[in-house]
Amino acid sequence: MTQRQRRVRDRTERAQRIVSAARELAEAEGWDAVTTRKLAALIEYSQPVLYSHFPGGKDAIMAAAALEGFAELVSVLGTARRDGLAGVAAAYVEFADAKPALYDAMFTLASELRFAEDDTPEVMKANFAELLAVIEPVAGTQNAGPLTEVFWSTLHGLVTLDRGHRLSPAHRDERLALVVARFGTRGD
Amino acid sequence: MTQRQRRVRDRTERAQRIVSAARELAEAEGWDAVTTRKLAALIEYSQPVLYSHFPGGKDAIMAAAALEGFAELVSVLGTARRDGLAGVAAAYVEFADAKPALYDAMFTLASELRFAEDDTPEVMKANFAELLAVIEPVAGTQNAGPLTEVFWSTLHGLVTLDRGHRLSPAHRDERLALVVARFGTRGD
DNA sequence: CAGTGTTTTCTAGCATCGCTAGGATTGCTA
DNA sequence: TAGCAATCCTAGCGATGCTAGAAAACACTG
Repeated sequence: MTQRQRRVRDRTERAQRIVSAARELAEAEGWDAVTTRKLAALIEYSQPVLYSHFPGGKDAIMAAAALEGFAELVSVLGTARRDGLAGVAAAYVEFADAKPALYDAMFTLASELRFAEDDTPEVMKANFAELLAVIEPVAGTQNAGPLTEVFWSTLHGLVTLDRGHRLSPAHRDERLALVVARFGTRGD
Repeated sequence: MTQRQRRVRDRTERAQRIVSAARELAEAEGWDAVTTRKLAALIEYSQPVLYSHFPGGKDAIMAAAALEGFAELVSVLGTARRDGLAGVAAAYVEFADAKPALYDAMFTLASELRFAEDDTPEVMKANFAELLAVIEPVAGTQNAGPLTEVFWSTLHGLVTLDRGHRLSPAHRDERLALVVARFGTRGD
């Protein structure tokens, strides 16, 4: 039965190549430039092969990329946690800045994936847990969960508004410092 | 020359009908459902007429809708200012909640419009000014401009993450209260 | 080894999208 | 009324996501 095993291994490898190709292309030219035809050409197969791996089509491929992104982000935040809330905040925006297309797939697009529900992937909950870990010490009498959501919203808002050229480029660092000033101390 | 006047008036009226139809359709079925063919059918003209009004095509129509949204938002925030920072924050998320497609056009889509640049429309600056007005009293030694950007990012993040089902629906009000708690007092 | 059946893959095509060229129609002017 | 100018529509282009059905490759059995 090693033949079976090899075949499934080949399949998973090819699925991975699809997602990787999608990510590279999206990061280079944006998700609009990621078409099923280009992806098929990149992996050197025909279009229908994509749908045999991802029946949901392009959306499913983006969702798969988003899941990879969540795994990478949780790793980044885990490392940054030793630098406290300031470190986590900086690491978050740095991640979004380094991989903008991936960040879009994770949060702006990919409406399939849902938070705070039964079928929420563990890796997405893990991201929230990382943020919660640095918020809890400064929550005081405030509810740590909702406060983490607000903190997260601030970071997410900074990222997305900055990307849309809505914020002054000169004050990027100052904004991060203000986030720390407003969230980094106990609020009672 | 009243004929000329009537003709230009008819043209502006028709342009308005295009934008209104786009907004209604987007609010009902999302911007993906807003196609040039449907818009043409709604205003009872053919497709090319749309391009005579908006050479930029669909993007330009969305930008026009976004500009209307900015005007409406600045009005909403102006009214809410008497209720201070808490009132403005609540009014902001309420606006985004009541007109989600319009909000998307204003901030998520419509990359044509840029903030903090020379050609930024006045109505967009006015929105920032409204937020600045309620932040200035609580800025303390902090820079009011960047602090307003952070405050704004928080509101924007709350809106967008909530829309993507990323936040717990049960804590909506509590999150707003926490925003007020973190931004509503002087930070030195 | 030949033949059969299953699985995998590709070719070809559908419906729809944004957008536009060129002709037809309309309305104004002289 | 003839000619001109502005306006509008028909028809079509290229590209999109996606899929049905034929073709090829593979695995297994007698």
